[in-house]
Amino acid sequence: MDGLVRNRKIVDKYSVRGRVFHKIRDDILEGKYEMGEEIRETRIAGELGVSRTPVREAIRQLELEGLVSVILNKGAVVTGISPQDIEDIYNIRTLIEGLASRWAAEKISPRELKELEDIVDLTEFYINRQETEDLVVLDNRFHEILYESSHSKPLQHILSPFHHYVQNARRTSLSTPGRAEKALAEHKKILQALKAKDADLAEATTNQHVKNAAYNLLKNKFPR
Amino acid sequence: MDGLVRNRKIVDKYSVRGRVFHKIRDDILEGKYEMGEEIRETRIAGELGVSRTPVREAIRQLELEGLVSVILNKGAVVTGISPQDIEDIYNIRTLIEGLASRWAAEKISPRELKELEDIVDLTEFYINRQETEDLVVLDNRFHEILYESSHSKPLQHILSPFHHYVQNARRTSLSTPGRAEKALAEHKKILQALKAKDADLAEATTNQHVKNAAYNLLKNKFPR
DNA sequence: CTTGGGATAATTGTATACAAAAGTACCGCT
DNA sequence: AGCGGTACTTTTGTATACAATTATCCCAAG
Repeated sequence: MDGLVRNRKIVDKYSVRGRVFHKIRDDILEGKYEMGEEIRETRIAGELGVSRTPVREAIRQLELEGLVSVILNKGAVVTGISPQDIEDIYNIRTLIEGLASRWAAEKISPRELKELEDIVDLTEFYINRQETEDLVVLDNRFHEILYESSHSKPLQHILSPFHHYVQNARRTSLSTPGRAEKALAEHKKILQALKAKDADLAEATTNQHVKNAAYNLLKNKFPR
Repeated sequence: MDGLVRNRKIVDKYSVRGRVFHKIRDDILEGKYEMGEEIRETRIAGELGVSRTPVREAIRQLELEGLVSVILNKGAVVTGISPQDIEDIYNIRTLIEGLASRWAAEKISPRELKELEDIVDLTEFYINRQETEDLVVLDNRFHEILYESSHSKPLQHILSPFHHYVQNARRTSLSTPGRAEKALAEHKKILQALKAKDADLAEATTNQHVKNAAYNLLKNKFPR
C-alpha cells in the first residue's frame, strides 16, 4: 500500500518538531480535543518525552494553520474545524478544485499522470473489499497528486490542507453505499480528461466531482 | 489615518516573535531577499537584538505560509512570491473573492458595514492627492473587512494572506492613471450591494472587481 | 591540477535556565 | 458571607547551553 509516497508534506515528520506538529494536528482533527480547550506546552512535552522547544514551534505553526489560537502570555486554545468550516471548505473547493485540474491538464508530467493511473487502478482493486480506510488513503493521494500536477504553489497551498481538514468527513461519506464507486468513476473521467489534455473537460468534471462529494456529505449531515 | 485598526493579524506584533515574523515577512515581500537566499538564524537574531528562539519560531511560521522552505539540519531558504504565483493568486481570487462578498451580504454586521462606508468615504477624500500609499492602505482595509464580514474562517484564511502577498503588485496597479478611480467606483458598487443585502449582485460585482484589477495588473506586466 | 580525507568551524536542532506574566489559594477585613 | 489583597504556584516568553549535523578549508596523494 506504500511505496510511491514522496516528500509531500510541508512539515517534515522526521524532526521532533515535525512529529509533534503532526501529532497535535491529527489529535485536533480527530476530535481528541474539545473546542476551546487549552494546550499546555509542558503536558504535551511530557507526554511525548521531548522538551518544550519543539512543542512551542509546532503550536506556532498550528496557529498559522488556524487550528489553534494563541493569546500572548496566556497560551493556545484549540479552535479546530467546525461543521460550518467544513461546509465552507466544500463550497470553496467546488469553485477552485476545477482550476487545479485545468492547470494540471496543461502542465501535468508523464510521471504524475502515471501516478494517477496507478492510484485509479489500485482503487479499482480495493473497492470490493469495503475497506473504507484504504479508499480514503487512495482518495487522498489522487487529490494530492492532482494538486501537485497543477504546478501552482498558491493553489496547492490552499487545497492541500483543505483536503486534509475534511478527511474525517470524507471517511463517513466514502462509507455510504455506492459513493465509493461513483467517486471512482468520477476520478476516471478526470484522469481521461487529463490524458487528453482537455482543460475545459478536466475543470468541469472535477468541479462536478467536488459538488457531488459535497452533496453526498451534506445530505448525510442534514438527512431528508 | 489610523484609529479604526483592530487586532486583525493572525500573528500578534507585540511579542518579540511577532515582530520578527512581520519583519522577515515584509522583507521577503518587499524583495529584500533573493530567491533561494539562505536565512541564518544567528544573523537575524543579531540584527534585531534578540535570541535565536523567537527567530526560529517566526521562520517556522513563514515555512507554513510558504514564503520560506526549511530543510532539516540545513536551514531555511527564501521562496517568496513569484510573478507566476501572483498571476495564479489573481486567477484564484477571481473565482472566490465574490464568494466572500456573497456571504458578507448575508452575514455582515452593522458595524462592519459602517467601517466599509468610512473607508469608501476616506478613499474619496484621499483620491485627489495622488498619494498611492494611502490608497493602498485603504484598499487593504476594504478587502480585509470584506473578508471578515464573510464570517468564514476558511475563506478569510485564504484571502487575507493572498491579498497581502500581492500588495506590491497592487501598489503599481493603483498608480496607473485612472485605476484608483475605477477601483473606488467598484468598491462603491460592492458596498451598495452589501447594504441592499443582494448576495447575487455583491458576488458578481466583486468578481468583476478582481477581474478588472487582474487585467490592469497583467496588462502592465505584459504591455500591448 | 585535481581530488579525497579529515580536522575545524559554522549552523541547525533540542534541551534547559531564567524572567515575566497570569492564575490560585489563603487570609484578614468589612 | 462577600470582597480584596498578597504570597505562592503555574505557565508562558525569551535567552542560553549543549548536541548533532553540515559546510569549509587545508593538505597530501595521485
